[in-house]
Amino acid sequence: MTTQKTTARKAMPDFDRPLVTVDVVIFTVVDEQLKVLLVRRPESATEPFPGRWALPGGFIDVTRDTSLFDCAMRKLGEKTGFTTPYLEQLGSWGSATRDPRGWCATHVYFALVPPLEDGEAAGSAASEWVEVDAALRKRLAFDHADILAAAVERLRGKVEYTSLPAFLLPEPFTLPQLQRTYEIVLGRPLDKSAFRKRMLDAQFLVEEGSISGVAGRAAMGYRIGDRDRAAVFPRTFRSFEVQSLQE
Amino acid sequence: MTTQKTTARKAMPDFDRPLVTVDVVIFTVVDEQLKVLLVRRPESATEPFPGRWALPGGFIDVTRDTSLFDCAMRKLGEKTGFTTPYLEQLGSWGSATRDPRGWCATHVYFALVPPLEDGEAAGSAASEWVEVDAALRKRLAFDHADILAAAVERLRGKVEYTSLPAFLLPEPFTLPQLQRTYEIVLGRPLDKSAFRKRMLDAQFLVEEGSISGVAGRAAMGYRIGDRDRAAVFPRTFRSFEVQSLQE
DNA sequence: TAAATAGTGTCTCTAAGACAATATCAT
DNA sequence: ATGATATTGTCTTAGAGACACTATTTA
Repeated sequence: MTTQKTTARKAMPDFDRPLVTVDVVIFTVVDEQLKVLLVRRPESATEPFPGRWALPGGFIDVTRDTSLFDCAMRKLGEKTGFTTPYLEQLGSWGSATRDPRGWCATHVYFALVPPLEDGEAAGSAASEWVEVDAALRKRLAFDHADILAAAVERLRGKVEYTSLPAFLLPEPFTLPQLQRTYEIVLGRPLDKSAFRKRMLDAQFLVEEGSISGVAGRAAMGYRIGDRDRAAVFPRTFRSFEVQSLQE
Repeated sequence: MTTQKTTARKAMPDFDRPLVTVDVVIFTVVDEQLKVLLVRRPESATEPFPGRWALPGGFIDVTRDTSLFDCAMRKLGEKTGFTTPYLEQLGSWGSATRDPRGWCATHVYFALVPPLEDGEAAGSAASEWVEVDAALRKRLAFDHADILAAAVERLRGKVEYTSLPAFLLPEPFTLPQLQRTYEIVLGRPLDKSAFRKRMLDAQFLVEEGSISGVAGRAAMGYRIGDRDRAAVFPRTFRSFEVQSLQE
C-alpha cells in the first residue's frame, strides 16, 4: 500500500517509504524544578516498548496535518491545551534501527510552556511531568533518551544568551521571578544587578503594573513584547569565565 | 532477540506514509565569493520542476542508508568527493504542498567544504557552484529557496561566534586567509588585531609550519585541531555595536 | 520599627575595536 | 634597501560580575 499507487503521471519514487513521526519535548518550571512531559507507551504487546516512558508524539496524519509545525502544535495542544507556547524545531532523528517497526524518521520540536493550572489536564494517567535529570536517567522508549539529552543541551545552551526562560512563566511576571527561572534552568546563581541590566537593555519586556508578593516590596510586572521570537543577548552569561574554564 | 520480528504482530500504523527525502546545502568559498552547489532537475515531464535548479538531494534509500546523517554524507560524497567535511543538520521541512507528488518531508543538512581542485567533479553538466545571493534570486524547485535562505541565515549567524569558516579552507591555511574568508561570508571587513586575538585565544588551531605567499612576509600555517566540532567564541563580532544598532 | 524583598550604584575586569608600530619575506 | 605582507602592542570602551547600598512593602 505504501509505495506506488501511480495512477498518476508524475513519476512516483519506487523506494519503500520510511515511517514518519513528530515528537515534542515540552518543558516547564514548576516547584522550583525544570520538568519535561513524558507519556506512557500503551501496554499492548503489539506496540513497541510497551509501558515505557516516552516523549509525546506520533505519526503524521497526512489527512489532518498540513505541515510538520502544525502537527507538532496539534500534539502540544492535545497534551497541554496551550495555543501560544514557544515552539521551535530541535532536529530530526532517523535510522533503520530506532524503531522496531522499520526505518523511521522523527521530527522533533521543543516547547516551553508555563506551569499548568491545577485544573488542567496536567497528568492524565498516561502522562506526567518529570524533573529533567530524573527523566534522563529513565530508560525511555526508542532513542528518546538521546533526543531528550539534545533538547536539554539546546535549552541550557540557548538560555545563556536568549530570553527563552521568559516563556516558562505565566504573565505577568517580575524580574526576580524571571531570574529565579534562569537559575533553575542553568543550575547556578546569577548576579542580580547584571541580570537586570541585561534583561532591561534587551528591550523585550513590556511593563504591566506592579505586583505585590507575599512579603516585601512590590515588584514591576512584565509581559513578553513579542511572543513570536526570543531576544538574543550580545554575550553569554559569565562569558570570560567560561573562556578560562576551557583551558 | 527481544523485539519479536513477527511479520504480523507489531501494530503497523495504517496511516499513509509521507515521502521522505534528504537535501544538502553545500557551501564553499571560491573566487572571493560564497557559493552554494545547485543541481538541475531532470528535464523529463514526469518529474516535478523539470529543468529547474535545486539543492542536491533525493529520496532515502532504506536499503542503503542506515541513518539520515549517513544519507546526507552519501549525497555529499557523490557530489563533491569529500569525506570529512563539516556537516550539520539544518532542520526539516514538511507539508502537504511542498512536493506535487504528495505529502513530503525533507531533512536538510548543511555542509562546508574547501574549494574543489580543478580536476574534481566540480561541475558535471548537471551541477554548478552559484554565488549565494544569485542563487537566492533564482526560482528554485520545491521550497528550496526558503531552505537556502535559512541555511545562509544560519551560516552567517553562526559565523559571528564560531570557527565555521575554517572548514571552508584547504589546510593548511594562514590567519590572513581565514580572516578573508570570514569577511567574505559576513560581507564586511574585520579588524586584524582583534581577529587574531580571538582566533588564537579560542585554541582550535594547531600550527603547521610557515607558508610563503606570492609576496611579503611568510605566515604561519594552521590546521583545525578537531574537525568534529567548531569552536565557539564567548562573544559575537562587534557585539556592542549590534546592540546600539537595534535601538 | 523590623524583616523581607526590589531595585540601584560603584568599582574592577575581560575582551573587542581602532590604529600605530614593528617584523620578516621576495626581489 | 624597498615594497608587501604578517604580527604585535597600546589605548579606549562596552558591558559583565562582585557586592554594597538604597527603596518600598507588609506585619
